[in-house]
Amino acid sequence: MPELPEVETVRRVLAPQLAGRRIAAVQAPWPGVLARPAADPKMLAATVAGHAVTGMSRRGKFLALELDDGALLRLHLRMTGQLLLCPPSWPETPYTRLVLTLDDGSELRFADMRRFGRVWYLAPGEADIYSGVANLGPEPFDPALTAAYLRSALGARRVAIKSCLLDQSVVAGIGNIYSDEILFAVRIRPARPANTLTAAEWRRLSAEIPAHLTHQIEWSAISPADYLAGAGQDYRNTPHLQVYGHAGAVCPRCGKASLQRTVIAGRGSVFCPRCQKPARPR
DNA sequence: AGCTTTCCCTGATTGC
DNA sequence: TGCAATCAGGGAAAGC
Repeated sequence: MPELPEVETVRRVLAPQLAGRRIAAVQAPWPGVLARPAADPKMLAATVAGHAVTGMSRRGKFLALELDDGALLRLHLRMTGQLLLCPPSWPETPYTRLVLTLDDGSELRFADMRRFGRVWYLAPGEADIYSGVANLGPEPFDPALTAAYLRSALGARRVAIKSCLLDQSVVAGIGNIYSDEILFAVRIRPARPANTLTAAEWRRLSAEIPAHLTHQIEWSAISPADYLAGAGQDYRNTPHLQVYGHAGAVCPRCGKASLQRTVIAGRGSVFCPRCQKPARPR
């Protein structure tokens, strides 16, 4: 379940490997991976063949291959997507949905067991009204992501603060795992209605979001050699998380309460009932 | 308009 | 042992 840190890690590994490579061929073992507007594998192949990759960018949890004519291949890994750069000798990868064969014979494979991931081709200059990237809020590292911004965007909302952090139009890139981790770090209970947060809590939250994700990106760092040797194959960031996946365990901060699991916004959520207190009644 | 629920998918896990 | 029900969740869409 890649979130921003994992997606950024993939980008950092692959960007230098792909830069300058020319696309020789395109195949889509599962054409459904291609979303509008270029939903036809043959048309896509004819369109991008011969073009070079000039760079790779990230926005929220989206990645994009930038081509030398200004076109973009935007992609989202969703739950189980993997982006693998494979030497020609590599055996077939299970669940391969899209393959870009490069001019050195290597293959960039988009594998995705559960078929949630998508790829969008965008012609040079074409506005991306399809993928949802246009609706993203600021990056976590954007200076615009201040306490004042969060409070003005969310301060009147009655939904759980966790739902707000998962809302990509508020902040781009946070998913279920890091929303729990961030809220644990700032000692705010995930179910707290956003309109009950104090000024100090908005400040803690706005500071923690970039700090936490930066830390996780650094923690996730993986060498290109390892990634290309197969670590990208089952690459999941399973760092030493504080709360996610640890329901029932003793809280790593207070050492007293046991971590509780609940469901918020349809997602499993873990928190410490002692460290993350509910809103004070007013 | 704001918020909740459903849906898409399939492997792992749980229950009978 | 075997099969069915349940769970996991990013994000769009439908429902309330």
